[in-house]
Amino acid sequence: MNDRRRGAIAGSAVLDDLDRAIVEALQADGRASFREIARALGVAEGTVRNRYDRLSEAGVLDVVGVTNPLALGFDAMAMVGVTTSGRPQVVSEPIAELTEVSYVVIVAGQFDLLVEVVCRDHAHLLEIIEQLRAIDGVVSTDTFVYLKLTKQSFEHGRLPGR
Amino acid sequence: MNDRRRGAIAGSAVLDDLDRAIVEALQADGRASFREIARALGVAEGTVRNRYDRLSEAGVLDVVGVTNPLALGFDAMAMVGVTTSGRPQVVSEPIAELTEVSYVVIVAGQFDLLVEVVCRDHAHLLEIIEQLRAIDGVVSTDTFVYLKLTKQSFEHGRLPGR
DNA sequence: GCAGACGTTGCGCTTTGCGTACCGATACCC
DNA sequence: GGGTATCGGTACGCAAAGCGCAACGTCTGC
Repeated sequence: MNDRRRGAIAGSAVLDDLDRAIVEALQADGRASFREIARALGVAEGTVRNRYDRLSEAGVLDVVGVTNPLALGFDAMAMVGVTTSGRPQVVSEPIAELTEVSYVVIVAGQFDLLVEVVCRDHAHLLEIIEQLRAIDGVVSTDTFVYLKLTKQSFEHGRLPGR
Repeated sequence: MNDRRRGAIAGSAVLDDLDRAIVEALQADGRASFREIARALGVAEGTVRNRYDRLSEAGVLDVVGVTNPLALGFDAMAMVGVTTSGRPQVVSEPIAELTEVSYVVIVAGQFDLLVEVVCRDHAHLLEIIEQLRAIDGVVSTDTFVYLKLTKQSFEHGRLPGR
């Protein structure tokens, strides 16, 4: 179902200490060599590679190049709070299909969904918001235009045990 | 100022077509070899490597392992809308220093800052929100607890020219 | 026209990725 | 208990990739 090449969306997963250590190593440096990670963890390179392949295949981990879109000419990013009438999960599906949508979360609170959009300019942003509002089940939207991205981190401290 | 290893936060940057193509290639696959990218773009491997080093050094691009924290045992993620009294930029700085804070944006709208936090459990989340509210310049917070992460993408379509 | 700076290229040396075969542990069945 | 199928880790060899360096071309300023 999930398109590999699109972040890491796994339902849930059981990782042992070695998996966690590999994930943490790659969060710190996505291009670290398997041999280097293996040396640091005291296992064979093939083991790290096997684990990596499995985690990657399971959608738990994805190594990607990340940027600050605002610095690369996408001059109109925004977080859009969406209120839905039907089940948020269902409404989120067509939303997630839009190329300009980079992040979708089902949340509890004032909104039902938070949707991050990345657009070239304000005209483009307006167009995408109109597309969002036209989607079945979308009752209203609330837009927070990004002025400046201050922090973007993918390391979350020591991964919790299970 | 910026800690390398923490996403990509560049003020602004001028990228030519080759830079953009390299960034796009790495957004699609962060572990693609420089030689492979070079072949696809019709340049030498060393060129891709030089460009990559420069982009990386400039904080424009960062290759990292990304996960879905909710699937890895972080059971309490949230987006926190923060209203500030002073300059949002200034208030954002101590916020960005918290390990549990993974994302900080200055926005226009109902809030001044959007802050994403990644916590082990609800008790941990409560603790972090209290820390946020104790920060100088934070007037109020509004919390959206994550129920499910549906999409997480780092490809934003063709990068705009400059 | 010349000198300096800068980015690209080609080349060798070292290191890594990857396929494969081997080995030990665990579980299952008769 | 013995046999055996499965699974993950390890060792190894080869092709490929990363990396440092020297050489080359281009552009700029004097």
